[in-house]
Amino acid sequence: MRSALSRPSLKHVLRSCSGAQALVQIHALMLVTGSLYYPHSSGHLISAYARIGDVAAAHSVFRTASNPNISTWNALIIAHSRRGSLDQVLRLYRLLVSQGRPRPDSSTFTVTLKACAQLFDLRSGREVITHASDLGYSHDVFVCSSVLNMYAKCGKMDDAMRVFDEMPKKDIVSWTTMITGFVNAGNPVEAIEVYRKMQAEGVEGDGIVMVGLLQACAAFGDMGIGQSVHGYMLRHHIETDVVVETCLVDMYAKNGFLETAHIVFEKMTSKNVVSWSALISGYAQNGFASDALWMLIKMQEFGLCPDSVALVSAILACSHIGFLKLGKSIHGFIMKRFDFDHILGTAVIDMYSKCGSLLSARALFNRVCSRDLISWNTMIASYGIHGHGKEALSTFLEMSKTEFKPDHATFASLLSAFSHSGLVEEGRHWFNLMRQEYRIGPSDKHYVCMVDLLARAGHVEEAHELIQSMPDEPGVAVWVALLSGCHNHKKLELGQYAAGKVLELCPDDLGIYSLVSNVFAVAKNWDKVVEVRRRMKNMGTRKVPGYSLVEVEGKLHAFRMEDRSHPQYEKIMDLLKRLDFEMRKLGYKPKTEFVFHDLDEEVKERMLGNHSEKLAIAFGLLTTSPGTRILETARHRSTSSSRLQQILSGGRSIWPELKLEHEALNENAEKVHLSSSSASGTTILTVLQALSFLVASLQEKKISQILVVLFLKALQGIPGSQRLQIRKAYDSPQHLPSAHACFNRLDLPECTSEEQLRRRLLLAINEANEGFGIG
DNA sequence: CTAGGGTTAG
Repeated sequence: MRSALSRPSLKHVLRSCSGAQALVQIHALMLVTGSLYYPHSSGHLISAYARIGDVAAAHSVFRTASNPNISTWNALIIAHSRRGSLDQVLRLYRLLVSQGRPRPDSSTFTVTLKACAQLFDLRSGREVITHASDLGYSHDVFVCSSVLNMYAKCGKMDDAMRVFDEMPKKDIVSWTTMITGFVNAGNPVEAIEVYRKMQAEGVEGDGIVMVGLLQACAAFGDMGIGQSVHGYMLRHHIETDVVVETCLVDMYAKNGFLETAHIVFEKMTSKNVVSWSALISGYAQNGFASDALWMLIKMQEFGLCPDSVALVSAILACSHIGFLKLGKSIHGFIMKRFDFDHILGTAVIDMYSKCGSLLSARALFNRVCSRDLISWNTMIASYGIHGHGKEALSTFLEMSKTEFKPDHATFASLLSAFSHSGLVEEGRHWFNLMRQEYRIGPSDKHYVCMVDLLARAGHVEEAHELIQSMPDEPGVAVWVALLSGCHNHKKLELGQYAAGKVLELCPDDLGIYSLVSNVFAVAKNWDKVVEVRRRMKNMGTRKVPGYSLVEVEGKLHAFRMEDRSHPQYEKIMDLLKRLDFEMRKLGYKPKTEFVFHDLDEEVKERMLGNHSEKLAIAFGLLTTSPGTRILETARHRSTSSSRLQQILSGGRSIWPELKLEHEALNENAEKVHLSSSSASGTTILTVLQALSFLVASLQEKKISQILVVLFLKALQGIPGSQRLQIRKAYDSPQHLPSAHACFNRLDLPECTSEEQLRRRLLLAINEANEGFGIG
């Protein structure tokens, strides 16, 4: 018996012990035979107790050890480290140090440093480092790697680099630590640089190095390097596992190479929730909402249940296409199955806001207890999107009373809220405060907001001066903001200048070109108009056709331009033709009609049908009752039109098991959502809300002439800078700044006269310069 | 030393 428990095999016996009962028996035997008092025995016993999760027993073994040696100490410290009791690790380490014996060894320092890293406790970390080097461990490769890791986790890459350079011998772990350290510090270039040095020293990378390297490539955004790393891995037969392969999928997906990501994903030998999520989030983040949702379905068919990370991507997809119904279902699902962490909460708040339900967003914001800076930013942005500048500001002030300090995104949201609400003075004020008090240097985004704010309010010269004061070369968005303001306020000279700047920068967006074209058209600069139209045509043939989606009663319907496949296509075209006819009877002439010379019936039908938003809106109007709000949401892309149709209008419930939760939530404020891949913006939101409520509040026949005017105006494909004009149309006072306000305005008694409305609307339309038939 | 998630414009 005694020989069976002699030291060489004791470790193995204890290790094979999986049950508490067996362990207690061996413990007793060790006490009786006295083998517990052999040098390493109590350490092994402590480890064994720790392995079955009995830390109390581990502690009692430790207490009974008369003179615990360092391996006994280490066993207990490691036990705490394993179960995440990091404070205990530090407590024991300090106790050990204060006693002055036994002498800590390499393992002691490694484990303690790891705890410091996990606690981001730089002070204790430095304490440990000093002690370790006093005891002569400053060249120990294990200790050094832990030091590197500790510095890296605490964001001290400078210190890590210094230690790393002084290491006489570097192993694969220390190289890896430096690479992942730089990646997590947001410095992929340095990470790649370290890898190059490692190669130069003849060290062959393994899978774990590749994980860091692939993350660096993903963050760096250069797929040339990424692909060469992938190729290297294949050529050198580097062993990959599910983690490495997931990194590959993620790298391709994050950078928009979704076909490649999908191929790599398909070839994976084993897939888990993380691998699926990498692909799903790739689709969602790149605007392929239906593909993201499709993969979510596939993942469930595969037998995996989505976790909170996968759901965040699904929520993101819902906000992109305005799929409120599914978004709400997922919200219900989360409430039942998960705790709301702050990321999940923020995603759902944002979803409600983007899907038009500001009240739900705020209600959830109030309920979610774990808020962070991004949650606050999201809430401020939500008010901004809905044109509630004052509320955005009061939310900002509310946030100022908390521990969170506003960052660049906070100010971007705040400034855009002012811009959407016409709060020019506030905009100027806070833009200055941002620079002077908060010491935040304005970025391109902030300039876009400010230029938009000023130009929208007619201060185009001031906006231009602001652009000229920019430290860096302004991006397209800045010029587009100026252009849009000039267009609205008929500032033709500056407008054409801005248009020229936009053309120089070659944006990849048809909607912007239509705005450019309109500005030249108003200025009667026909050569330019022809040139821009030509460029648009070239783009149009290269690009995948856009989609518009409309959600009716929780089901999404997809339309492509000139798409005749919809069962109700005839009815839709009838409505569009009728509207077009009524519109012209009112004296409406699109100003850029010269582009389409012969308006025979067939051409007209094409013009009406080649705008996917028109088809979607007409369908929405045909299938919903008057007074239904139609909301426009963000753009949508899809890798496959058949997939889109399958998901969106196949009559198939995307998530059957969620049905009950959805009904439990039952919030029936909105019915119809429109989303579109083309660039027309908030005009549609504004006008369609107006349209739908006009029908209700005037108790009209299905469609009146005014509605026709409004409707066609809604379909002009003008970028979303028309709010001011719409506002003018309702002759609303300055304190009604937003689309939302405009929409509310329609309920006011003075607007109940159809004649009054008609005059105002015609005025607005004559002032506007529409483009026509932009797909 | 190892993978996936939320905010910022028109």
